[in-house]
Amino acid sequence: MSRYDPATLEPKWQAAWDEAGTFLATRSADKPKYYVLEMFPYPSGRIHIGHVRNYTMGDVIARYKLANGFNVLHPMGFDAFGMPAENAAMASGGHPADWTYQNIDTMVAQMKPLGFGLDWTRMFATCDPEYYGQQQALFLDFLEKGLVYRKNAVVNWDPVDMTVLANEQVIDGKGWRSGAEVERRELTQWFFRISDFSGELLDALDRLDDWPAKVKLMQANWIGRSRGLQFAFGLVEPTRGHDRVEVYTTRPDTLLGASFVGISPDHPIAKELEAHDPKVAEFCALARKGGTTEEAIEKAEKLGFDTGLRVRHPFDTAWELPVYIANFILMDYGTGAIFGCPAHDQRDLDFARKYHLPVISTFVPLRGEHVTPEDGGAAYVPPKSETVRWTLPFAWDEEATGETAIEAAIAFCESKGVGHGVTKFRLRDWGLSRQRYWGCPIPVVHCADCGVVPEKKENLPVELPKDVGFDVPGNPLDRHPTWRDTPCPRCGKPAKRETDTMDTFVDSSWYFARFTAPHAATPTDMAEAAYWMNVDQYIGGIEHAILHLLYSRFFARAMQICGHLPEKSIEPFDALFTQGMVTHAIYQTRDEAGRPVYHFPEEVELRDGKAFLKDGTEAEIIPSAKMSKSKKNVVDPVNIIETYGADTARWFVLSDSPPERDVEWTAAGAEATNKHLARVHRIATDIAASTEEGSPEADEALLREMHKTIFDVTNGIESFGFNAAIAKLYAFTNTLQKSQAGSAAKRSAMKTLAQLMSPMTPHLAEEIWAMLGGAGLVANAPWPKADEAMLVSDTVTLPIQINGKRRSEITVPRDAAKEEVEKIALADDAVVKALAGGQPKKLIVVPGRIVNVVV
RNA sequence: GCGGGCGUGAUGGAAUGGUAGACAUAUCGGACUUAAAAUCCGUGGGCCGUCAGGCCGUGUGGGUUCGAGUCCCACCGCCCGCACCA
Repeated sequence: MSRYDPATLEPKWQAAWDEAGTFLATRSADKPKYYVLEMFPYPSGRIHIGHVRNYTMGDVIARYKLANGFNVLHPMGFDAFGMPAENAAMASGGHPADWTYQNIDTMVAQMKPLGFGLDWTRMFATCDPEYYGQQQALFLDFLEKGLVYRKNAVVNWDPVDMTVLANEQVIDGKGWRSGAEVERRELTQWFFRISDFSGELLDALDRLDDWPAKVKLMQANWIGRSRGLQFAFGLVEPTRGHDRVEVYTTRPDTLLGASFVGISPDHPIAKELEAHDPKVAEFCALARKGGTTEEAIEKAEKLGFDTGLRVRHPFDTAWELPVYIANFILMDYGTGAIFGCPAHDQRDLDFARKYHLPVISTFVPLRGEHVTPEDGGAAYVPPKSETVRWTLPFAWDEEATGETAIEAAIAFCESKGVGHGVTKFRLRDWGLSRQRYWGCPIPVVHCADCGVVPEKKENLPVELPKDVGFDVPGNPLDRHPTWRDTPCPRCGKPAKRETDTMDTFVDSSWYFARFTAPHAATPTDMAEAAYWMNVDQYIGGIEHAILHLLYSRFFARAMQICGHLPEKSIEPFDALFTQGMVTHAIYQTRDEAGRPVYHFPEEVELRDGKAFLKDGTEAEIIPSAKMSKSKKNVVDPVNIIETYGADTARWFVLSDSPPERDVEWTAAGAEATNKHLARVHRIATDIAASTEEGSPEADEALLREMHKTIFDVTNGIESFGFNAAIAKLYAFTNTLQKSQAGSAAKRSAMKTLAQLMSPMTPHLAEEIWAMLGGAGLVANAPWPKADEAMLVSDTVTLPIQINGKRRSEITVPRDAAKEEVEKIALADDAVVKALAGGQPKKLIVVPGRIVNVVV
């Protein structure tokens, strides 16, 4: 008798699928299409158990849809540009391209043994000139349609290395290599006009029915539509060409609580003052210290500088307010200037207290204790929908909500000629310029005579030069004269290429469209895109909830405008699923200095819930941490496949934990999974050899369970409840093993079990299918259908609650009338005892669910 | 700091507002075996009880409801994102 041996069985079936071309995506009119896509990986070097989980989920869907008669597109590629390749080149020489392509080869070799049903013929990497050349073509089309432009924006500047730093390269406000304090510096950069689509991107969220609500909420908050008042404070004394400060506020109702005006250090007035006043320049330099992230700016100490300028309050020309330059005001949002109302904004209150500015409450709660900020309380910031008592209303009732007051304030201000109501969005334009080598070159040329000139499409791709070095900081393209110097595409005179490359988010914003025609001579092939788009199911990490998904939604719109996608693809992802991470315990000891030392799971032995190193030292176990190389709590899928096989890895990452939540990888769990699969194999082998007769009752009972299992597993897969589906498969395996049914019924049940398992453990399923004489490949066999008649039984068991606590249960006919159920329930011993001869206060019967007797 | 999410036995987790702990893992007990492994059967939230059964129990504290793990409010802890990590 053969035993379960994944090492021979898995390559055998993979070869069979390859030979049959089972997973090649083919376009045909006779079948509906289904496009399932997992977010493609960055080629870091090795695949990670988290990748296994992500791609297994996609594969379950792909295989399930194939069995349901769809033409399935399930492709794979690599998000291959980015900083790690340059870092590797800096650290150990070599070229980013070599490092990247070697990593891709390694990862493909690691992924193939997992038996994913992928169409590998469509694979590409975003660093392939064929791909990024088409991306450059897209850029030129966007440029022509006015979807790209140039403007100044701030970057992290390392004043020692004289280079731009990514946010992750700024650690505690200092450059990661130089250790120098980082400054925010302005640079001219390319931008996509995503903010022109703010309203549309926000409104369209409502139509994304199969997206998680949390993702839609995060995007809505990120886009951030706000209604407010834009108006100007007149300067008491005009200065250097400025006579007013334009501000935007979402709280015009608190105008009478204004105590100062704040402007960004990058505001035109601040810059004007900076140029002529060393003290202002000194402060602005201080205010520009630190990284560019909103987090860094929000957490930094709030600093202000009194410019000495004064503005008049729009309602009262005698009321003068000071103008401060403040480090927490962003030039990118609104007008780069605000008015501070300390009583109703904690940040403004902190600022006012620091600089001894007045605090004026304009409203208080309707009732309850309240310490006003004037008396040392916190800023009072209730939800705008809450009704409050106004101490300083100017166009509405004493009792009103913030919402009412804001609208009334805007109307009042407009009638007085003080500004106008406007709708603004928090979403900023997308800066795509990167001062780096390993990215898609921006295909424009800077000509002294013609200005910025797009490269001609026939000259695409503008390929990255190979002969570059990374021994000095900065962008090697900048110091590569033969690549940089090029004739102007328009006038032919000597000119210079743009040396900035594109943000890697650009690469990942349209790869899903490229998969529909990966080798087309244009960015997409409209016939292919029209057939395969949209992505029916997109799967990836929640960390991409905002940026990647928002940028992709923008690109789909922009590509549609340029004729590269059909109209229906304006929202490219019909359904989205965000999966959790795979975590693992960290094993940690400490060195003489008390610093932590980490150990790989393979280096420790677990005894009685404790971890020991080979030399007997006990290691501390830190449970369930996100896998990271530096903490050494990583599990290499290659080891798992070698020890247990791909099916074990696939089954384990899907079982136990719900897909949207994190899953803890444990060696014991993997071993137990392997034992279970061996058991299924053994049961199948026994059934294949058996010729026993069974009782009709046992046959019937087994088939009923089988249909229930078909129903539950199908539902589980459809609703991403893979863990629940697997629990049902365990339960059915137990039933099948214990069943006294005859061999014919058992063979039928076993074949169905193999089919139901095939999306998760495809190799074992094929083996069993073949063993029991199934026709063709189980991968192509039509998905089993549950027989509705087999799902219902004649009676149901209802729990009886007395005062909400379960006390008894009754069995009644499935279609029993409510009155009949009440009668049976009232006759129940426990109920009779509880009532003690009296009448129930209330009797609740939920048909088919529960009975609750209130006494 | 701001936005979003999560929290259930020893462990991973199940549960359209309706029997909390399905299914699995660890543990313990038993069968088989000269023995071990493998396999099979059982046990498997806490406390009390000989049994029948009872009381408590879903991060903490309140609330809504006939009924709350699920809905609402506050708090605690952890995770994700914050526009140049991918």
